[in-house]
Amino acid sequence: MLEQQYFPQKIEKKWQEIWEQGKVNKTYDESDKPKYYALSMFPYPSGKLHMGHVRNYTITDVIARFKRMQGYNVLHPIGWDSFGLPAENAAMKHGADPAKWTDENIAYMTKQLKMLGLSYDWDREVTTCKPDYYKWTQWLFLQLYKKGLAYKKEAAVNWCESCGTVLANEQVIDGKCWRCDEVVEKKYLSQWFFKITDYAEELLKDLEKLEGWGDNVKTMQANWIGKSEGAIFRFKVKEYEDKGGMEVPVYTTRPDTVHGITYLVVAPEYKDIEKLTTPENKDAVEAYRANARKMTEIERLSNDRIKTGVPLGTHCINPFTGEEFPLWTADYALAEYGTGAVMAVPTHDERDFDFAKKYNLPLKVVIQDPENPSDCKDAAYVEPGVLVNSNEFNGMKNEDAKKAITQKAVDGGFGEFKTQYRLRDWLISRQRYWGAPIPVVYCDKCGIVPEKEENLPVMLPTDVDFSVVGKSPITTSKTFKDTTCPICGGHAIREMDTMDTFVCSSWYYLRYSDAKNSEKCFDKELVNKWLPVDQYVGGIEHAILHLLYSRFFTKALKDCGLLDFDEPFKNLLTQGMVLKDGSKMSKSKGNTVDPDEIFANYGADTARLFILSDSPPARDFDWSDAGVEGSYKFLNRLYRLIAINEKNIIKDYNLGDVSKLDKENNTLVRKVHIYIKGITQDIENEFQFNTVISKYRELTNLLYDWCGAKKELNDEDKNVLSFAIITLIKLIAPTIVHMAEEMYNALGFEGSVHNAQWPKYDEDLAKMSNMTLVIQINGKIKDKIDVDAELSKEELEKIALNSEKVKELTAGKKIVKIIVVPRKLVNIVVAG
RNA sequence: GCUCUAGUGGCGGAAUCGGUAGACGCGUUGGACUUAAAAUCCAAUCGGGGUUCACCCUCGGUGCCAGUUCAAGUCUGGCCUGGAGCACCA
Repeated sequence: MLEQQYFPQKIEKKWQEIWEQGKVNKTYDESDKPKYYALSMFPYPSGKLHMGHVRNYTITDVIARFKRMQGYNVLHPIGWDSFGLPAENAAMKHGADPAKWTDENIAYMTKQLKMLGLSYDWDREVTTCKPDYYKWTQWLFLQLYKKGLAYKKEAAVNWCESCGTVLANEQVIDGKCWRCDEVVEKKYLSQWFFKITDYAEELLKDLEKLEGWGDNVKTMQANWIGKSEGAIFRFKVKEYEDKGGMEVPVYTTRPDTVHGITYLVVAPEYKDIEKLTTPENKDAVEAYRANARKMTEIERLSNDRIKTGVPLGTHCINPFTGEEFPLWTADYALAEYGTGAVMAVPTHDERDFDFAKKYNLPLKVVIQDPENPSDCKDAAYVEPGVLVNSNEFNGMKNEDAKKAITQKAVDGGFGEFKTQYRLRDWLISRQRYWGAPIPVVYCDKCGIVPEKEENLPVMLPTDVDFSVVGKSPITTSKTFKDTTCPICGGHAIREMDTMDTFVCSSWYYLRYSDAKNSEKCFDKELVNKWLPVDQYVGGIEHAILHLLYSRFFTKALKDCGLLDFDEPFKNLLTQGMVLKDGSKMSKSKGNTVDPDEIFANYGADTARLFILSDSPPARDFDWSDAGVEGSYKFLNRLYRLIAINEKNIIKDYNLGDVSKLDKENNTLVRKVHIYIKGITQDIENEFQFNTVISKYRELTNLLYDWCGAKKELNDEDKNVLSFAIITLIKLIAPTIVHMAEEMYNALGFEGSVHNAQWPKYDEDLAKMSNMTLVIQINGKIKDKIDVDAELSKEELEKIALNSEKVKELTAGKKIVKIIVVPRKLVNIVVAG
């Protein structure tokens, strides 16, 4: 028996306990059913859930439950991305142990996730900061190292002096440290990298395979990879002609403009810049370079587009023309991209044009629009055109000339075709404590030596002092630093850097397939069975970082022979943000809503229902208190409907022949089929939960109307009502999880509604037997008539022409054409 | 600047194929119930105009301007505005 009144907290607590004890959500590897892997991006255990989490996990949970009811063996796991800066910051600030701080947060958030009624298989929980996980993160590092995909080099990093540590690019906001607001500096340090650039082409090309990803994410990744096709030209330096020779290579996407070069620019950090500077220019160049070094990101941004530079005093020779042109240094040339040097053609490049104007450098037009030739005195001409002043290439279309001119350079031995990417290798070193130690030692004799696999995990030391300033706390450990070399057994020093947390999160979705394996990172058969993830759900903020790194990892691990697929996430849903009063919920704005309060005041079912109800998942969602009330009211209305009718519901109802039911009953049965169809399609098509919920409401309203119309219920009525209500309970089960279970149980069913079969619709019954025919004259609606839905075109036309309205309006006019759309409308086109 | 994305009532948003624009809800207004309130239930709710004041008629309306079509929120071309990402990438 249902209670008279809806007490969400009571119902929810009861079922959560029953589900947990009965391990209702456990996933077994062995099953006859097809697999389905539904995954949310795992959380950082920051302390408490926020509404973004609630939205993310509810969406994925509904998908998982829906697929389970449809007969899939569903994997729906959860874990913790638990290494990272906040834990360490808490340690530095309050003297707390990062491990303890993290554990406490995980415990609290676990409780919240359970309160939300999420159907996770908790036996597969992974926690990246635990040795049983980071052992395998380290092991995977070693596999990449063996493959030559992990290497160490000197690199410029973002350094925050007041925190005494490097920061990841993503932790630098507008050139400042995200934590202390200190201006970030560049510093040269020896760092570990993953060679993601080896996969640039594959990462770009395979985006095409990802049909289940949004174009926004795919284009963001494509832009980030930044492929461009062009040429390398090598220019001889005139001043070195008699001194053994020297060349400056440039990368260009405009080889067609090579005859128009009037100067050349190298970056201030260019490696050979000192050799290219004459003694007379040395002081000016040194001053310019020193200034460039000193400039922060902020200053580089603030003086945007006002280009500066100084001449080096040397010259290059253009092999195509024999002309000489001067070398300059300017900070609009980037050391990290291409060769660090650019050929400047001010007539056909806007940046070069600005620079040439400022320093009075010569212009030479080599491309023209034959219809409307420009002298390029006022602006660069960057449109397609035909070559001029270019010797044998004159008259050639510039697109064709790109290839021909590069070919000439190849033949002449001073150039080649070149494909260039903007993607850089992934810097994974962090001078931080709370991360997975990089499993490498430095031996006095053997140099860089990877730790032996049987010695993993390299445990994070616990004897550290978090109060140190200017260095990683890990360096204060007395037990960590000194070790023995795995090769020679002599003295060695451990790598003190830890890995970027994005390394940990680049493979966690693989670990879920075999989460408790202590012998391997995962069993190959299991990982191939469960992966790829069928539906991945998470925030757009990971469009590049996490999603690109994970794709790289999957491809690299495939090449290591650890798995057999090359893309990890088949379908990706990037959910919108949760807003309040039109702006993003944030602590600093004070517009956050605490999920705990919503659970306490309305229950989890209301929270779940509301967060799905007002916007499609991909769009931003505006949280409103009135909206929560509205969802809560609906749940009460739904509860009352079932509670009032409970005594009339026959568990094993029998509808008999639907066509023999009375009119109201026949209509109700048909409408229920229409709603099954609509709701099923709304979920399958882009997970439109907002319209799913509006259909719940419509069906509920319909049932209230039906009950109002029927005073006394006969046996037929009871069977029809039972069908409708039991179907409704199943339809709401994926979203309104606790109430559906409570009702299902109260009606006498055994087992969980979440293991029940998803209702099926009958295609014939899901069509209404009658419809409203719309009659238009010249496209404007003039009449509406209720007709049998199955009427033929001819019959519909006849009905339309017989309408009083039509007769009146077409009297004396010539009917030009009649368009009949079955099940929809008739449009009569009249002349005049 | 480049790329992506969106633009529909007071608000969130509906509208497979081009075929009744505004589903469903929030809000608002009116009413029922009640001593009263809450809760609940019922009704109205795009705008202008007309009228025999009704279950009526008519015109306009999906960011703007054109076009295709019997028919356009939906398709095509051009533009405007908001959001996001990248940004001196040669």
